[in-house]
Amino acid sequence: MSVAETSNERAVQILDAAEQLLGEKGYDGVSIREVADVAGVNKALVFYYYKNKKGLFARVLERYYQAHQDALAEAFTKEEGPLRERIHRMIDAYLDFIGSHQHAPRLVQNLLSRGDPEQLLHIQAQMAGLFRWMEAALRDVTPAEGMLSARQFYCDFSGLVVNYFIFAPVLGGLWGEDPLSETALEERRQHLHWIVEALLDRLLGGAA
Amino acid sequence: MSVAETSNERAVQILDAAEQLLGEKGYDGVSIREVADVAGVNKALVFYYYKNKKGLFARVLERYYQAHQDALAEAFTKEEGPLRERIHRMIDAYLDFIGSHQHAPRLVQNLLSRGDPEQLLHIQAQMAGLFRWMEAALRDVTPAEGMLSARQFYCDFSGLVVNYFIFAPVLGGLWGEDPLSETALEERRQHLHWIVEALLDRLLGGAA
DNA sequence: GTCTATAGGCGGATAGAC
DNA sequence: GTCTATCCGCCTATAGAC
Repeated sequence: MSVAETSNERAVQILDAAEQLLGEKGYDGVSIREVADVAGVNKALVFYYYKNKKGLFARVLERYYQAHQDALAEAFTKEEGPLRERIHRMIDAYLDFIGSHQHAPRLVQNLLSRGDPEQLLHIQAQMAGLFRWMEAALRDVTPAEGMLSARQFYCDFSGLVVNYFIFAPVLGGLWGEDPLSETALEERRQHLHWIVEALLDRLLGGAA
Repeated sequence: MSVAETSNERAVQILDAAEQLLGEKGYDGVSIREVADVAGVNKALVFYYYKNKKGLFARVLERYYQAHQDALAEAFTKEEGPLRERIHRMIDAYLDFIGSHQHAPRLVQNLLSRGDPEQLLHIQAQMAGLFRWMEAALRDVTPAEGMLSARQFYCDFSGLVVNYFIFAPVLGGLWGEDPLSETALEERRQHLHWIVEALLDRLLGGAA
């Protein structure tokens, strides 16, 4: 039942197609027929492997969050070093991951915007790992409660990174430049590092 | 054709119902039948006033962005004062507006996540006013280009405020506290003001 | 495991009476 | 302006042959 056990070739093709389409057109905008066509398999086979539409996209979500968490955790934990540096590495990893999975944030936001209680619970369960982990990572810099607690900064990081990609398609027309071009992404990266410095300075008063 | 001219009573009822439902269930999750039922009118009347589904929700978007921009502009422009104070007032206005239109950000994100080119262009057109205005408001604090330009901070503010509300339904379960309660919202407000101070300090070096 | 065929329902949209 | 009645297409899901 777990993602790792979904090893059959066709089953993975279906999952890949579902993830791509879900990011592009949203849950209600994608039909099983479409998923099957893109995956190059028959429609009925999708039901055979994933029971129903919800089951299919639940798996997509699980696979995505697992990869996401792995990416951040590796960047933060891997090489030891001053906390400040590790946070910067985490930001880079976050940007890189979303940059190479640009449909991912759209996918999550779309599921959120549908307001299905069952799916909300599922997203919550998937996010929990990431959130607990981030809380632990920031334990030494932030107080346990109040307006400077880790949970506030979790919302911040998430919003600062994700929002940029979510709005990229419309921002392009306003800027006259593609927000997803290499140079634009590099500018955003520098901006985020600048912000991290500003926040840490105020939080730590210039100390490590 | 404009929003202001949509003065007929029934037409407004339909628009209200559409806005609410769109925020709750997303574009593809709402049927015209549902809108008509909530509005207390006949299904065919929706088509009479708004031609088709896209037309209906295009109007919803226009009305929302108009109100949004008005709210921010009033807070920023109204009372003169140091730029720093005006920015803080703008943050407050942003939070207050979204707080009293909580379905609004979900509505926009949902339309974004559908990837319909026609709707993307429409969102872009509606956002343009807000964006140009924000650029002008920050003209004295930010350079015209580069990683500290106004467009970067526009993404920041937008993400910091909007993301909190978008994820509120899932955050509640992780925190064991409702992120939309008065005390939680007040904590978020203080956090955002703290961030603004941190950013302005670094940007201006403690001046103005 | 993989396919064909089809059931059964709901959605957007229109025609036309009042 | 407002309603009733209805068309037509697409969607999820299942039955059953191979």
